[in-house]
Amino acid sequence: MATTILVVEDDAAIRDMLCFSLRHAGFVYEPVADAEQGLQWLGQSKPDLILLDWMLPGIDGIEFIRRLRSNEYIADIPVIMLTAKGESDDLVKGFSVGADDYVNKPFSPPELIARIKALLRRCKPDDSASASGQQLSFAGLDLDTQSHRVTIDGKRIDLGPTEFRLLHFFMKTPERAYSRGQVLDQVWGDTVYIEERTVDVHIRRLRKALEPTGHDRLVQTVRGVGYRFAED
Amino acid sequence: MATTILVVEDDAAIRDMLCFSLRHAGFVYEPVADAEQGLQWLGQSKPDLILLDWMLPGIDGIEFIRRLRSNEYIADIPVIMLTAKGESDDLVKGFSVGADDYVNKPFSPPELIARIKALLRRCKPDDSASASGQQLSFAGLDLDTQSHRVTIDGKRIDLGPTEFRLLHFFMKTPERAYSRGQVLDQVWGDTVYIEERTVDVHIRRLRKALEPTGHDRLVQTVRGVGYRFAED
DNA sequence: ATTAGCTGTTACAAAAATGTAACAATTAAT
DNA sequence: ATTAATTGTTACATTTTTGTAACAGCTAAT
Repeated sequence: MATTILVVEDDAAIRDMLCFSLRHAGFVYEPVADAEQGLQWLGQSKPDLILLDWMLPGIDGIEFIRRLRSNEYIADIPVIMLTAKGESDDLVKGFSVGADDYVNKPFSPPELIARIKALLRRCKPDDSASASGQQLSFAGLDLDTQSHRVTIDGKRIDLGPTEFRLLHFFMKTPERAYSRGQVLDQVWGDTVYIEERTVDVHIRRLRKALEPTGHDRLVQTVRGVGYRFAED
Repeated sequence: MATTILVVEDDAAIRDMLCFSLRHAGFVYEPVADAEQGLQWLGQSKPDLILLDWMLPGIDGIEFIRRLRSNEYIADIPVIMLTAKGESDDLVKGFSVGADDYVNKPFSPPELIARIKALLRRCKPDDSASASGQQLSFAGLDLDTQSHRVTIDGKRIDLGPTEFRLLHFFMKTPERAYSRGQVLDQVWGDTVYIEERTVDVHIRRLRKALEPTGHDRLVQTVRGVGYRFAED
């Protein structure tokens, strides 16, 4: 869950300073000297945020953002641009192209870090918020995304975060079988690589939590394929 | 439930930038290039807030607000004015005419969004809170916003300002889980950038204050998500 | 100027959750 | 029936998350 930040800055001194601050704040970073290298790196990795100097040799900030936003896969990465003072015209341009925030040079490291954290918080998908309060029900089992609670005939069930997401996923489409790979994609997301067998373990944990009321039978094994949520 | 914002700005670049930010923040917006168009649009629709550039061709900001305030039906719409630096004289004028807040150009989108949210919060007293009066009750716990007091079974509880706001926030929507980011947005509002962990600390302080009567159990942690106010 | 209260941040300990490996049990095919 | 593949179960080390206390800065009142 390490947060990675791409740093695009041609001035080596400033770049080093940025990296120092980022490292100190516990971020993982990737420093590059120009937009071209930045775009190239973006072809392989997806950072959580981009620090972008405005004045760059070759491809400049505007063009960089433009290309970034036009690539579906990485278009949603928030960008903070670094500007020298007296560039307020470019500032407006920058925002209209799609920068999310800016920091004036010279800036204090604490301020920069604060801006980064704030922007990350603002942009990261809030599952409880976006899920705008859904109530899923199946076979006497209720899952409420607002309160983040699961009840069986009114009785509360305790689930760990992953078990909750797992049940949520299955309850959205009962009767349908999923492979372990599909479950990993949907429930774990595009995090690091995880063993497929891990799904089995969490299925087990989910079943155990549902066991007291006998509802564990709803989580069914589809041999050679994966799992399914349904009534027998 | 969608919040609509009228944008009155003649510079197309800035206007685009404003719209981009607003869309990004989940607002519905209506961009117009001058005051006349703005007033015309106001004849048909009533936005929740108006972003108003100060320097406009034709009817200027002052006159715009004047006309706005003189029309009973739309007089109560909050206005944020956008000013270039060195217009502090106009600033005074602006407030005396009836602007509610101002933002200096150039400004960062997060700042603007924060100001907008703050103003909306200030002007549109949050739903159930003051609508139903100023009395919130849950599980023997009473919170009175008028007297700014909290009592448990008639016994008074001492809370610091932030603890009070925190409890107030949670009591408005019991049973619902919030992420730390959401809590920060709602309870701290527009203030500067604050660590998410700070929420934990204040949760702790609130719990401690409620501890003597055992009501601290109402403040529940939802592991991996955030917090919730509810009975077990 | 001094003080007391409030607040945000940080460090560290405790608790919970997670991924993985190992092994047992079950199933399906030969 | 034997075997190989698949799945269930458990234990355990690691990582992540949370609770708590301590600290320093700030504010408002005296």
